[in-house]
Amino acid sequence: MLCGGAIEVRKVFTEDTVGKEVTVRGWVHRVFKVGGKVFAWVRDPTGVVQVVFEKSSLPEGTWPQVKKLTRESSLEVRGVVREDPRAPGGREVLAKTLKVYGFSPPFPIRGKEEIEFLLDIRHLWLRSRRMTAIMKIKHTILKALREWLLREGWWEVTPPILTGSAVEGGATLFEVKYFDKKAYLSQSAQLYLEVLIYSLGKVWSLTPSFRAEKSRTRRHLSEYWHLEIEGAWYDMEDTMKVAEEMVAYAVRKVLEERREELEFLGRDVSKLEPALETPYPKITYDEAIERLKAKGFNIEWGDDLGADEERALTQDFEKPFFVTHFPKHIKAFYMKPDPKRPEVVLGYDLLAPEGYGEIIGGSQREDDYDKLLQRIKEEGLNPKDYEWYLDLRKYGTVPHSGFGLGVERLVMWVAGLDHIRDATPFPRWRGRIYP
RNA sequence: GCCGGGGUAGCUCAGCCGGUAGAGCGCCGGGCUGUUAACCCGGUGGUCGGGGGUUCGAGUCCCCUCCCCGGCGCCA
Repeated sequence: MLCGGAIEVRKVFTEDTVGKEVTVRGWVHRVFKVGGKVFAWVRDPTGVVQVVFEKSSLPEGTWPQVKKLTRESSLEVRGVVREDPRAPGGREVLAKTLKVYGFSPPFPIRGKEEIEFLLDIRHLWLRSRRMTAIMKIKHTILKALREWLLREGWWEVTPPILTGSAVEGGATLFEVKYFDKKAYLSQSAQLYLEVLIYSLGKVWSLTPSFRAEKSRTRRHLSEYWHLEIEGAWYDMEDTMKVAEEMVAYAVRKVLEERREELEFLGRDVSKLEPALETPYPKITYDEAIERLKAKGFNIEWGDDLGADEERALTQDFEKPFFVTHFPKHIKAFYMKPDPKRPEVVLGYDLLAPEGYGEIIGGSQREDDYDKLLQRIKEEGLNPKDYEWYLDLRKYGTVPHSGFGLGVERLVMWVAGLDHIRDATPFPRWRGRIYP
């Protein structure tokens, strides 16, 4: 029972309501006016039910309001549930009373609008069944990721969003005014998480991250939700295990709890099922290059993997897989070189299949003071900005590793979306900041 | 930043070799007692993204500019 004595629309169908009086509330999803009857499909967060209005069943004075009902008008109806094969879902509500909360002017979305228009009225588009399904899936993914981490004993911490310096390079930072100084919106909590492992051991955070890249791809947002973990005494392999177990758990939860939404989105769930099984395959960067050469790519050892290359690699796997041991020069300064092969780092990406590509990037961190300082200098960064970070290697350094997961990337793959913007209600990229 | 596509009615689009704009849907009015993207009849609807130029005349040709979409690089 909802507040005010109403029931969820779904319950009209799932509970023993036939012949009984119920109150439903929601928005008019569609309305048909036929002769002396009006059919309104009423939508709430749980479903859609057909409400039938007949003049003879309604109190004096209500009929003119019924005639004025429009799409997206909000209302409350008390009526009797009855079975009728002509009603969607086999049941409908014959209205006895109507309370209109707000009439709606003509709703601008009817189903064949262009993306540009839809993005401008995103605040209305979010009412669609498609966006609702995606947001429910995202909810379940976030819940599952949290559940897994809490169950495994990871501490949730709260790193800052306003930061004084870059994590990796300065070109992609959003600059903000900070009193009489400059500050930046965080693009990763990693450095702060590294601080916190010295007291808590295993930590994680879920925060927005910001990238000012002028990206124009279907896999980039300027603002996205970033799940990051960092563990003391975790080596690269240890965090890869965390990554695959956590992802597998999230996929399992979505398959258990969001079946209906996946179906509505047309997602082929058989493509997700292989991801339930861990461990995930692992290939080295060297092997990736070999595979790509065999596929006819013009690529040499030392080149970074581009979008086409990544997509081609995902064709070889039916579940997420790791690519490990990248050349040092294409990765961030904080990654620890492989002691056995100093030209590569102890870093990895987790790529989702079906062309989706990278959803996680992780590494073991450089834990030696001198080597880290040298890498900072090599990158042209100012060691002064990283003094506190370098201190971590001075005061009782410890081997440690971690990764960052792009929540919207994970949602995109699980839900089978063709653009990351739909994995978040109010996407920000390039110039888009409205609504 | 680079490459490609686009901006005409509220929406989706058409508009030829330059002659001051059309359709469908929506909306409004009327009709219809079971609609499922309802249907039928009538009506309504435009600074053709912005600026400049060529021309007797520009949605159409030329120049500049703004915005949007797709792709690349970068990344999660």
